[in-house]
Amino acid sequence: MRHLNYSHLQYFWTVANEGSIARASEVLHITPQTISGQLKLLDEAVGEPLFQRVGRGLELTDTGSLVKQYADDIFTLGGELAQVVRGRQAASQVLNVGIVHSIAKLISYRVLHPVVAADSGMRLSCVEGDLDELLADLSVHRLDLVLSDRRMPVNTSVKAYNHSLGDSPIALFCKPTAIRRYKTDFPQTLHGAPMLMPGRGSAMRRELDDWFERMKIEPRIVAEFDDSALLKMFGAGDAGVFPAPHAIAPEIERMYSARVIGMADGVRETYLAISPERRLKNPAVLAVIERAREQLFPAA
DNA sequence: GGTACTTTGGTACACGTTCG
DNA sequence: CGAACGTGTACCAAAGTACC
Repeated sequence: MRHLNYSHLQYFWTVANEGSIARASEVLHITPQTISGQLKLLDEAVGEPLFQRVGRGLELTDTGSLVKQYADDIFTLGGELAQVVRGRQAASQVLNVGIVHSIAKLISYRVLHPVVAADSGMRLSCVEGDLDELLADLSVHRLDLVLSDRRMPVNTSVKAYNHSLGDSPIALFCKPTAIRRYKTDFPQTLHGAPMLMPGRGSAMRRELDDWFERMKIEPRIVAEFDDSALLKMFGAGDAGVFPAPHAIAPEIERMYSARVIGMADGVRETYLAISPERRLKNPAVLAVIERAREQLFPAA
């Protein structure tokens, strides 16, 4: 491919966003002829047409769609560059974080609370969702970082990296009134016990299913939850035994009036921060990743 | 055929580089 | 330092294309 310049790409990007050269010319305050000419030069630089005429308008070709994805990245970076050059503290003052539903809120809190420390100057914006949804948002820059309990799928097209934050063994909890019933011959006492389980998409669920199978225990699953907070609320309501990371056991015992019955030996929940490499240049993202382990396990 | 839009050809200007 | 030259970008006018 021959060289291309920022102006060619900006005209292309505006036309792609506006849907026609005429509307792009109004946005850019440049005559349509000029834009048309520059698009032709960009076609030549790329070696393939980027638009195809459909009626009176233009539609992106497959190559055009690919170039548009790169242009999105380039102009997002361009905006960040302008901010950095203007002397901002960070490329973005808002840290947009996606959190997988199944991660305990207390874990998320431990990882993220340094971001909103009094002197950080950052504003935190959190959304929850499925990993696939969050990775899609990450790919179009709506998110800077995703907190997940499992690695990115191997076949995903998202250009990002898994950063290990640490892990925690999994404990099983119940109401204090039921602790004697389950504690004595744990874990065999869980056989037939009412159990609240994470949703089938979560990593903890798969680990627990394997553990029950190894222990030859068949609990009576009374409910499944994608949302970890809702699972604990049902546990607090004495709906059944529930699993949670042992790293936050004191908080769970205090907030949900629950007690640890015992550990699910060998079952661990892993925590990962998923982020594009260039986002690591954002000090807030870097701080989250670098400080996560001490925040997750302060006693360790 | 009128309208809206894109494409093509010609031309002008600004800017950077080269050379005397 | 200034002229000559090349390159990139802008404009206008006119032609081509598609829709209503």
